[in-house]
Amino acid sequence: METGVVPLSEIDGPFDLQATVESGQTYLWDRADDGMYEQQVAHGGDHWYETVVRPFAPPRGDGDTLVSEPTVVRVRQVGESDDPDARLEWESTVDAEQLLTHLLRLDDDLDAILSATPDLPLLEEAYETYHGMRLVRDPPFPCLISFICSAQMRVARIHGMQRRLAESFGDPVTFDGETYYAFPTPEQLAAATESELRDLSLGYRAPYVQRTAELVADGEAHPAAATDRAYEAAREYLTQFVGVGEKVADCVLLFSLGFLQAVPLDTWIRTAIGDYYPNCERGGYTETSRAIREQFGGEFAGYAQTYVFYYLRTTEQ
DNA sequence: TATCCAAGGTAAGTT
DNA sequence: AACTTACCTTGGATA
Repeated sequence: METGVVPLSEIDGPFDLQATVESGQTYLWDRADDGMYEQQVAHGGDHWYETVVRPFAPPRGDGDTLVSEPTVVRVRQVGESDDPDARLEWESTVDAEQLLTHLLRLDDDLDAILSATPDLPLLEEAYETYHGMRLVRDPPFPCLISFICSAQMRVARIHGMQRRLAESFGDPVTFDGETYYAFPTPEQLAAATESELRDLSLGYRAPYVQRTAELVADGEAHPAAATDRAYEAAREYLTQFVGVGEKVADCVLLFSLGFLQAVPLDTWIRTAIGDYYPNCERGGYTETSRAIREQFGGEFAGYAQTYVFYYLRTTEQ
């Protein structure tokens, strides 16, 4: 086992691990002692979080594959990021510093990003409440599948689905005396039957997951291929997958492929538009999306969206 | 104890 | 193209 420490003083801007991985942008990290996130934890709590990462090509060609085989990564935050001794501690089968930097966007200059968004009261409030929350960079295929599963589903339950998919169809990985399961490959999920997937409580999403996995396994399309396109064309490309509409496509663009301007129009953001920015309500998804993206300053509008989503979801019960 | 309801929407069928 | 409707499942609310 390799271990390491990333002093938070070395990264640009604040960081809050708990808010980053539990804010509903990723369903691929588990709390080591409570994978389902059933207990509320204190802000920036010092829990260990863990995930299993398969080899994948980072979007935008920044570097080769980050890992060469399924790899367990475990990380916790010690101290709040204002504390000079605050740090990230990690344990893994390999040197995981680059991998963590990629997955948790430690290379973002968070202060610069947030100050490049407009001075709106709702944003200021959310930025303050979840100070240090960053976006994530999930691996593309697991991100795609997890957001197909997210349709009409509570955040807390989506985790359980991903865990059951991994335990039922993914490869086992031994680490630190325990058995973990990698997220299934497209081939592994394509070989699953609808009935097997329904047994994991996927409901009507079961055939979507199977058919999407088949498209990827057969080489007809791959979510990472959207990266080469302009934003709206990339979103259109992703909707060819079964169970993927504009909203889920925006989530993959934002939480995996680095399109920080993407603003997924979910129920919470639609509520925010109605309550705070009614002039952005334009009927159709494309037009409303353009309007709220402009309202949130364009380039980093997705950062603002994710803060607003988590803030509203946790303050309006 | 029994119903009802809504949850990070999408696909398929009508105008 | 815009507008309905059905869809699995389940924890929590309501009767």
